[in-house]
Amino acid sequence: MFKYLNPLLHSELRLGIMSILISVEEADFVFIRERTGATAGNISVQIEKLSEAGYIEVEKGFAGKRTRTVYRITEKGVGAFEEYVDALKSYLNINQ
Amino acid sequence: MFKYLNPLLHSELRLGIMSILISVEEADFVFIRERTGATAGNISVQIEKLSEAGYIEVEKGFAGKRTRTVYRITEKGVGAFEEYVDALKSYLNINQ
DNA sequence: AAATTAGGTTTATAATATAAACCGGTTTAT
DNA sequence: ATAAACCGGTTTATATTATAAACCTAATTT
Repeated sequence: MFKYLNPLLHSELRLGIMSILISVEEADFVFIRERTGATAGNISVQIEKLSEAGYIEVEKGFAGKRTRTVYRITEKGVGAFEEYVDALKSYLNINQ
Repeated sequence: MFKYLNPLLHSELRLGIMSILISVEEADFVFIRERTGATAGNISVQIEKLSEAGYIEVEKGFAGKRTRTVYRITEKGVGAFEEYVDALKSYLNINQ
């Protein structure tokens, strides 16, 4: 009847982060912060969870002298996202 | 960019309850319990929240000698649900 | 009449989200 | 050249939330 809603994705901020990363080759921390409007601490925590789950990969580097961390969604992350969207549709009345 | 996800609806069980109630004239407790597979305590708590918010109405009565409580979604509940679905679409890549 | 079941509600606990406080380094102003 | 402010984060404390266990009252079954 109702499909299981992956709790890792069923979170406003984590879903927002995944939504950004699925539509873009890669994104850095600042980009994510600006797009989501969330606080840095919150983003940091949620990104860690997505990373632990293997949904995104994290690459720490530099832009000039400053640190810059970029994030990319993984295959596993894409799969999980798609599955989540599919599960959601069992709750909404979206056709298909 | 991303729309606000009403936290009252962004909950697996409450969303399931609302999803049931939006597609049916009314439903009783047992029906909701069976359809969602959730425990009675959890359902009771979540229904109370939806009721407090004015999203559903509760009618306690009897079926023969046994108690039977039925639930109906309100206009306000329908509106909130639709708005929630719309907000969700800003996160997913559902066309329209 | 004791035990079980039904339909819930209340309460305790575990999990979660979120912001505040912090940290190492860099840039800017004095 | 030193202090102050800023940048990109991380850690940690707190508040909120979800969830199941325990419970209650009445009805049914044994």
